[in-house]
Amino acid sequence: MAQRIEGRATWLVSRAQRRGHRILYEAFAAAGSRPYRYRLLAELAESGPMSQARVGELAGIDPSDVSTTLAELEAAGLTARAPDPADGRRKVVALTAAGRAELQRLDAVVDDVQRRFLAPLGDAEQRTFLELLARTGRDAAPDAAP
Amino acid sequence: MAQRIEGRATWLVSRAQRRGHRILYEAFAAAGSRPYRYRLLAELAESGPMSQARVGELAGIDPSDVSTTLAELEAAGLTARAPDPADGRRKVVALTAAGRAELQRLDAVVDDVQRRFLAPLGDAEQRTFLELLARTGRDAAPDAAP
DNA sequence: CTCATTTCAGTTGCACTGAAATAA
DNA sequence: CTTATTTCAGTGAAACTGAAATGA
Repeated sequence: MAQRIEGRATWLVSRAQRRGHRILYEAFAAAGSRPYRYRLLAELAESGPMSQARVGELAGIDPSDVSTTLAELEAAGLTARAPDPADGRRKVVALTAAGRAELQRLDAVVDDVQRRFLAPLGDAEQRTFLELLARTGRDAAPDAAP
Repeated sequence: MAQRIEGRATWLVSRAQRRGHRILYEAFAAAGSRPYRYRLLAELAESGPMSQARVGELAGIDPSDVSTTLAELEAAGLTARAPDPADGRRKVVALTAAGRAELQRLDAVVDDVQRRFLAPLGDAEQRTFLELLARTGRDAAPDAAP
């Protein structure tokens, strides 16, 4: 890589993200799942049954991708959809028992991924790293209202 | 985002990368360029004329993408390709004067992107952040030879 | 023959757009 | 009527695979 690129923050964060993504993705693939599925399962477990539009909003996944991912989860018996009696446009999605078990299984996979990803840093460095990452990734504060 | 995901290192680094990528990509788009073009121009400026295979290897870009990106750069008059007299398979790529000027222009764009990306951190924090990022992104050391 | 180089066509996962169908 | 929800088809950039053509 060119000298003028090698030390740049945007380059270093991309490289770190690629390493993290590779570790995470390979772990999910080995476990027979994918990040989108995990994110939807996690959101449903923590906030309970809700419409597709709502779970997609919470998980930060586009409605069209929510639709296809939920079709996969449903085919695997991990979630179930039912029409909302209060609003015929909505489908209410809920975890099944198998979905809850799958989430627990994937939680352990993700724990191990974090351990491996952060292995180059000591304990105190890991805490510092997470804090600086959190601040750097936050959307810049919009201009204060008058 | 679900609680069990929000504080994860892989999630935080992805979010920081998305912010950096958005700032960088919008700046390149406003300047009428793209990261692949910048990387190839930078590599050619620092290491001089060389084959497509070599510049792609140095810049970390797939040979097939090098081929199409160089076609764009050549159409814009920023690089020139000539057959290698010493090896008929190779094409030797070189920067043109316009390519050198374009690189200087993009260097200033990238400088400004870094400043904006790191703005949430103080000076000392920025240095710490870059060092931790560099170590976290490095490929894990392979097992030592016996 | 094998291997390297360049090029083109195609794939994949992610994020998104546009449009259609349905219903509030 | 407009708006919200779901679904499907398709797009775009990044990174990659596979195959073909050319030549060492």
